[in-house]
Amino acid sequence: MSCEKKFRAELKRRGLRLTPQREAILEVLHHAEGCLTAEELYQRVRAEGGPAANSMDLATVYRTLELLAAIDFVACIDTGHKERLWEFRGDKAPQPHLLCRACGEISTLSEPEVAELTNYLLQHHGFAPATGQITITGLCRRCRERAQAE
Amino acid sequence: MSCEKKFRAELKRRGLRLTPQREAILEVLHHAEGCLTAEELYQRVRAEGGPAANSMDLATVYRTLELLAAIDFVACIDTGHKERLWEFRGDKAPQPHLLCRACGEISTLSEPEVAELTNYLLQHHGFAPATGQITITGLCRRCRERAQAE
DNA sequence: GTCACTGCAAAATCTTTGCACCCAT
DNA sequence: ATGGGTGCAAAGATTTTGCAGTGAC
Repeated sequence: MSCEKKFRAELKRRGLRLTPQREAILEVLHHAEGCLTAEELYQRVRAEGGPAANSMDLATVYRTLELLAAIDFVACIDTGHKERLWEFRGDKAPQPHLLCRACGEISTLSEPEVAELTNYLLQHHGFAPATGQITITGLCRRCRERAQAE
Repeated sequence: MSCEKKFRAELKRRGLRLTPQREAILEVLHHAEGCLTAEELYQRVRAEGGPAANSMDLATVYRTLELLAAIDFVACIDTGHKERLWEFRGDKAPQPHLLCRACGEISTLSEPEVAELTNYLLQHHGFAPATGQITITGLCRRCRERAQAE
């Protein structure tokens, strides 16, 4: 089932409506590479020129992102400073993000070790990690080596 | 070495100074149970009545928390909504936090499976997770069961 | 026809920053 | 005596909310 159809189905299941705004936002997220801020997303929808382009509002972007995150269509990456970043997930497996607190670089991680951990959490703690909502802060290789050199 | 001594040493190593404000903030964090917001921390320092109590400023709290997080004395938990939470770490092993996005409950996790994952990240990605800076968002057992029941 | 959703604008928060003075070293 | 640190106040920035009108179902 396509991403859009899934979205439509999920909305229906919840008694919610598919609006041009929601379509446009999902669309932009879907085709974006990497992470976007709410503001960037907003700008792109306006630039796109679709049906919702002219009336789109930032508040709507926030409301829609909240919705998309709740149903795990997008991942939210919290950098801890300034704004949050949003990323389309679709059917991808859970992909935690590695956020370097020195240079801000973000990379994704899709490896069996992660699945092991999330399974463990579910089995032993009954805790279901939101797929893709895991952010691990730390130092990337480059910054770590630079720090050690000093 | 006590926590305070370690703090003093770390500051010295970086050419920084140990002020009454920094002492007071570390003190409150040290004896707090669980997480505090910057505001709560600020209020407690004022209530404490120590040397720095009367002159303490919120801006100083933020600046100090930033410092403490940079040297891994405190963990920062980003709830993704509203304010950040801060928690004293001291010598505790890395303790990721499980944040329930439905009820907001936060629990800590100190188990071998976590160490395995962090080791894996270091070995395979050169990425050094900030000890205790990992936040895993998801649904706790209670909220998950409630969601399934619906 | 309903009621969810949106746009608009204003508000609310949390955080950050500039600057002059102060004090830890 | 140095220059890092603080208080104060103001600004910044992101995110949220109220409300009336609109349109998806």
